[in-house]
Amino acid sequence: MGRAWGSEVQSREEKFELKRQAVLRTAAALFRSKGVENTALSDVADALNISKPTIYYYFRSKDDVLLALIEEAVAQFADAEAHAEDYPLAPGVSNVARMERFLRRSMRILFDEIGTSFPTWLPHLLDGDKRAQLVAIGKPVDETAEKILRDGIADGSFAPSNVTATYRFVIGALRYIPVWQNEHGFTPAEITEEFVAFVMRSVRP
Amino acid sequence: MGRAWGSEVQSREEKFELKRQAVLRTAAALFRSKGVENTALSDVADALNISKPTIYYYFRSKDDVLLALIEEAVAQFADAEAHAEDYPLAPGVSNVARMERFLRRSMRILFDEIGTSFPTWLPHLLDGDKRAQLVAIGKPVDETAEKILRDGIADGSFAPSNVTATYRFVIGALRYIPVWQNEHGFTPAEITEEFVAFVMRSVRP
Amino acid sequence: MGRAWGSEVQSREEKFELKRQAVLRTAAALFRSKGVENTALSDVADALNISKPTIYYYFRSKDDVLLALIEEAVAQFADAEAHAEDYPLAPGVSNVARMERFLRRSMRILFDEIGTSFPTWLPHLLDGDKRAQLVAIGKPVDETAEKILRDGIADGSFAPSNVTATYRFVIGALRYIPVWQNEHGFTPAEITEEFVAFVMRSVRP
Amino acid sequence: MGRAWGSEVQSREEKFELKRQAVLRTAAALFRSKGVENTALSDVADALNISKPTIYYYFRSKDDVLLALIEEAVAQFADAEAHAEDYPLAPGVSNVARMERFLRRSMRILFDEIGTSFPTWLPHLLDGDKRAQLVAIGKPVDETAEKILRDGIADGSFAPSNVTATYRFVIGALRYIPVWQNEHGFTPAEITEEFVAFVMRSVRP
DNA sequence: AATGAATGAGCATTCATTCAT
DNA sequence: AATGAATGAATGCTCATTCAT
Repeated sequence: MGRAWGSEVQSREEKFELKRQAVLRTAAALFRSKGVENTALSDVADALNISKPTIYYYFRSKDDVLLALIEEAVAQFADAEAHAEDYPLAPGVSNVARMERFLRRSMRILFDEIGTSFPTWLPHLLDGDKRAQLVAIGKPVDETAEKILRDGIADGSFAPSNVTATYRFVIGALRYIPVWQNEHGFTPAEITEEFVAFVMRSVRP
Repeated sequence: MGRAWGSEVQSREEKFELKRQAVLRTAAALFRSKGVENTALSDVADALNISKPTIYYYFRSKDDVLLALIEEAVAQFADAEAHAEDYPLAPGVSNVARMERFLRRSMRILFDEIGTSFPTWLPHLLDGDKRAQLVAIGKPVDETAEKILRDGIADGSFAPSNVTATYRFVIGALRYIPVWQNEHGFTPAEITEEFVAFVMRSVRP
Repeated sequence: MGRAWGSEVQSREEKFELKRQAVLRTAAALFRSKGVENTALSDVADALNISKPTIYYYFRSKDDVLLALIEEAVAQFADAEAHAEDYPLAPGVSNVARMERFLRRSMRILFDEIGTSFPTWLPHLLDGDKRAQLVAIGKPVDETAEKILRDGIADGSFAPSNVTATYRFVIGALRYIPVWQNEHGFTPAEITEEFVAFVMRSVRP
Repeated sequence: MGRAWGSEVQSREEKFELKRQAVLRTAAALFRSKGVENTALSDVADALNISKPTIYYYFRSKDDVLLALIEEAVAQFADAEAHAEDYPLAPGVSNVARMERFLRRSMRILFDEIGTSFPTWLPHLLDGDKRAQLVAIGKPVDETAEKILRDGIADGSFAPSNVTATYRFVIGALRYIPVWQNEHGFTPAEITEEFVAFVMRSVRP
């Protein structure tokens, strides 16, 4: 139907979304370096040169920012178009390759602005309501990984193990990476290779 | 020389140490379930039915409680006498067995009152001074593990890998366990077996 | 260019400044009657029927309130327009008259809301950083007085003396006035005359 | 009647008094350098290597320490035997000389351990009860000075002035000396001479 | 004569959140 | 769409004082 001014001028919705994303990315960066509880919304506002209440125009609460962060990360994970080369559920891909894709895709998001905030929030600390939301949001990722593991065990590509536990071990190792990465001067690529090798060695029979 | 009243009646020092331990264990339990930053010292005091300033009689600050927690865990780890069956550095033990001992010993401490607080503090969030202390306290554990890995790779028991990264992956997986353990109803023993298997599969050639 | 609504309706900045001043004056009054360390910011808030955090909207910290108090007093002292009749550095005024002006101007400020808090803070108690700020703020006043004394001694209007010491004696006598003033029922005008006479007798040859 | 052990061994009372004095002098030194309200009794105890409650064996309260400090200073002032050369009320001394003696004696005490704490407490900050005690304790000194001034004015040695105000100016100047003394590197002797000259010039007709 | 242990009361400061504009 | 102003609720920490021993 055409847009007034053409595509040069952003629509209200686009600008809104852009600003929302800016808050999100800034919050993630601060969460990463100071921790969620040690980051005040005023820190986020200051970093963006906006006022504190403005954040409330884009998010209902601080918890809401956190949840949105995770939603965003999961959306990136689930987007089959973007970075199709590591989309795990592409057809015609072996379970071994799927697992590798899962790991690489997770690492890519982890090293992203948004992903670096992962270590600083812990699902079990959220109160019941928020935790349920969180679990629901993360479910596609969890299910993808557990399915790959299950299928791989079934077809003999993987060593038998308790899938739930194995998946949590992997997630734990992954989530902890931003904590020590800087300290030891690894590049994302180096860590990715080490991590993939580490997990795949364990998972293979 | 014998003590008046025998060993039934505790000395002042014993009572002091007992109370200090009580604060420590209570703090750890609360840290575990609410997170370090969401646990006020008044929560700890309330749980013990003592007043808030009393905690300051046993610890200089909240940070000090945290550091003491880690010190205690490291001390348990380094105690060769206690649980000698999983003391990693016992003489005449192969590197494979040492690694297993390291994992089992770490798990035992992790499931302890004190260990369950691990996921809730993140080294990279502490300020320079405290972080240095923390690193110094944890050094014996880190060095033990990295030495075992290095030796095992050298003698062919383990697959070659970047030792630092591998160790951090293991620690990450470990530290994350209390977060999901309850949710999935695993017993400590079950998780321990799964975890040892998971890591050993990855580490062996 | 004129302001909407004329001068009746205050602008945001004016209201801000007015409220800041209210905090300052209230704090000064409380400092005077209870001492700086015995006055809690909540006392100030209560006296103004505002909440404690509101004070933090106008000042960064309690120390900041103190410093602002002194800045304000010095600003009053240095304002050549206001009360021009006792501005010490006006041209064509003899050193004797300048000294008298200095004393009268100081007394006027001392009897003001803000000045009465003087006795309750002691420069030598502030830590290095704040003390440096304090000294810097007060410098114009100190230099004015010492210059007048020096010039007066040079031109024979004043008896020779160590200028630094003499000035400190005067300041000490001055600062102590609010401590005993009420107790002895003197009016500001009476004390001013006595004080000017006391100092001028000492200073003249 | 003779004392057991002769005079070598101190009696209980002597030891008590000695320790009490130690607390007093230590408190005064700390009050001077950190201010009364910023000095905790635990600071005093630490400096003496004793425990906090021990102070309560020698003094009823912190206020009591303060009052004792002043009592001690007044006692030194009123002691006709000690430093008889500047005892103001010695017979056959002119009012001019008496005033000088008063000033020198006050300065001597001010530079003493106990006297240096003067600037840090302000009579008007004490609550009614304590203030009354304080005034009562200081009365001999006040009366001595005011009598000398009155007599001197009566016999023409001094210029007429309001005796109360003049005396307070002198005290204010005096009390402020420890605040700036160190900063400007004056020796006690130098300040004493400047101060006596400053006051005597003002007081003489 | 001295102290270990304990505590009530208080205090500066922070922060998520609200609301009128 | 954005913000200035305001606040309730915490929170870490300090300290004078007490008391049993």
